[in-house]
Amino acid sequence: MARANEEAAELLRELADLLSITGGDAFKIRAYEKAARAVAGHPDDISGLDLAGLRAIPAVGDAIARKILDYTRTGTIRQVEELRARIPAGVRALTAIPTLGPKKALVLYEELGVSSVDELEAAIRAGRLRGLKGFGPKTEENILRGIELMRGSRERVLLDAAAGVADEVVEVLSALPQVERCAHAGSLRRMRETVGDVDVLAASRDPRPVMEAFTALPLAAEVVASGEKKTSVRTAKGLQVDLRVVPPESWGAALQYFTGSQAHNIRTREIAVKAGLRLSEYGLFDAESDELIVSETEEEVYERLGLPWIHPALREDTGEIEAALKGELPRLVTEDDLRGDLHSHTDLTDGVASLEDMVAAAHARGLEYYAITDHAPNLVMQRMTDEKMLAQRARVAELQARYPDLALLHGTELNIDPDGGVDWDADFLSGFDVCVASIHSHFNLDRDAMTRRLVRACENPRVHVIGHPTARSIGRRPPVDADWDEVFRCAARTGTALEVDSFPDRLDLPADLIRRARRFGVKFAVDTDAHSVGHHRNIRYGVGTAQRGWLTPDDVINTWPLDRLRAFLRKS
DNA sequence: GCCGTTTTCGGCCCGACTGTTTTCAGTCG
Repeated sequence: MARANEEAAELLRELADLLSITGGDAFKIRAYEKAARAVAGHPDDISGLDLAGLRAIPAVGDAIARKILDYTRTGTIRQVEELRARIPAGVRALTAIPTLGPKKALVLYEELGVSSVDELEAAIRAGRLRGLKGFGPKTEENILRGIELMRGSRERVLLDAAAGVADEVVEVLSALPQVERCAHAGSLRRMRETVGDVDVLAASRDPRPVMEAFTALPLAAEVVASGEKKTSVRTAKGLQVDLRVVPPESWGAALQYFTGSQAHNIRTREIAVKAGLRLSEYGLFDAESDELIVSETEEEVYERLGLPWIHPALREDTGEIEAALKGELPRLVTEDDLRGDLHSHTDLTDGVASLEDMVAAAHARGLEYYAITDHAPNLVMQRMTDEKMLAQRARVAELQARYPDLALLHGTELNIDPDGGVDWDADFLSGFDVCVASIHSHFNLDRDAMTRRLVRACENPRVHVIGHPTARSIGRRPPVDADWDEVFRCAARTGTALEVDSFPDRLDLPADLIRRARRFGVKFAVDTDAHSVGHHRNIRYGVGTAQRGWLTPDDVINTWPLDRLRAFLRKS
């Protein structure tokens, strides 16, 4: 992804933050935030754009286009530098403390000279906030707690952790007699790769017992806020869970609203305003008469706004509104579309389940074909040998007789060495039905070397799928650095699929790169990379990531019938 | 600062909760 876009977007975000601290015009601040999102999500590298090209980006006008040019020429934006000189970076950092926003941060800086989180903590403990206007004892307490939470590296959690909490809450609340409907919303419903807060929505005419059941849940270690309509708790691990209770007739509008994203909601509400309507979590209303128009289902809400229903995975204001208005929304791939899985492991290498159990699990998923792809010898710790691999192939062939409706493919997951070569010679490789090739080491090559490495792997006629292409580990290891456009061009040209790995800490390719790669005509394989029977369930996260990348069934080779897949694997 | 088949000026999404405040500002999503 164009690094310049991300850097420019970050500078615009910083500009917005600094202006909000210095009390800048709120609409101007919003304009910068909006432009930052647009730049970050823009498909073209902004460093190659001139003034007119920049202005063609939605939400970027003349002033911001010039600021971006300032960045591409000098590496920074002059106004940002000027504001940095006035507002120390530590003051902006204060706003990262929950419950402490720009206004309070500025007061703390101007009145007490506080310009870092550490200084703030010391000031509170020294009693220096006493008597400061707007800062009562509760505020002090909340700030201290906020600092503690932040230091406890309370970060966004992985999808599976959030889904586990959400599933539990929804299950318990759904069983209450007062609850008519209950579901999770928020970034989890949108399948963002990490989740900051879990949002749960319930429809009920009698909210009080619902709120009480919620705060009484064993996972609710602490009640953060509680009201008639909204209650928030925090789990022992620090994950916040918000419950909103709405009247049943508001369900659709509420689900739409609480699913977000915020940027998407702003767009839908703008469309409402322009149509003389008002959209809130309670429904779509006539702005004049306040008369309720629709609210029961999301479909009705979108329809009345002149839009088709938009899949939650697309709701990021990165072009889905425009596509919807033009009737050009993609028909997104779903779990039901998947006929096969092309990446899995057994206890022959680092999997924990037997070949028989993994195949049985694939069969239980209703798959039509399933590839076993254990690790290859160059990942030395896996102790793979030619003999072991050939013996496994024989066992797969035997097992096939027991599964007439599940085609078993014998494959392997090769290691892409630093030069782009892989395990085994072409002759041995030709014995596999499918070869996934992945980076498992030497993550720090420079961009040119990494690009050459991936390109050479794609050019190998025996390599069908590049496994977890960026090799990132969310929260632990950054993606490798490569010229992804170059890699995508090569993958498309050579007929090499890129994997969407469903592991919650991988989700690799990430959605933004998927969307970009698709523009080059790249094909994808949405796989579990399962190392155990339970890992098969992770497929929903891979599918969610593919959906966030706007993939259709035709983009995904393992939705294809087996004969079409086999033709693709010939790479001719 | 952006944007416009009603506009080049005057709008810009909307509501809940908290805390400190006697009527509302700040924060959050």
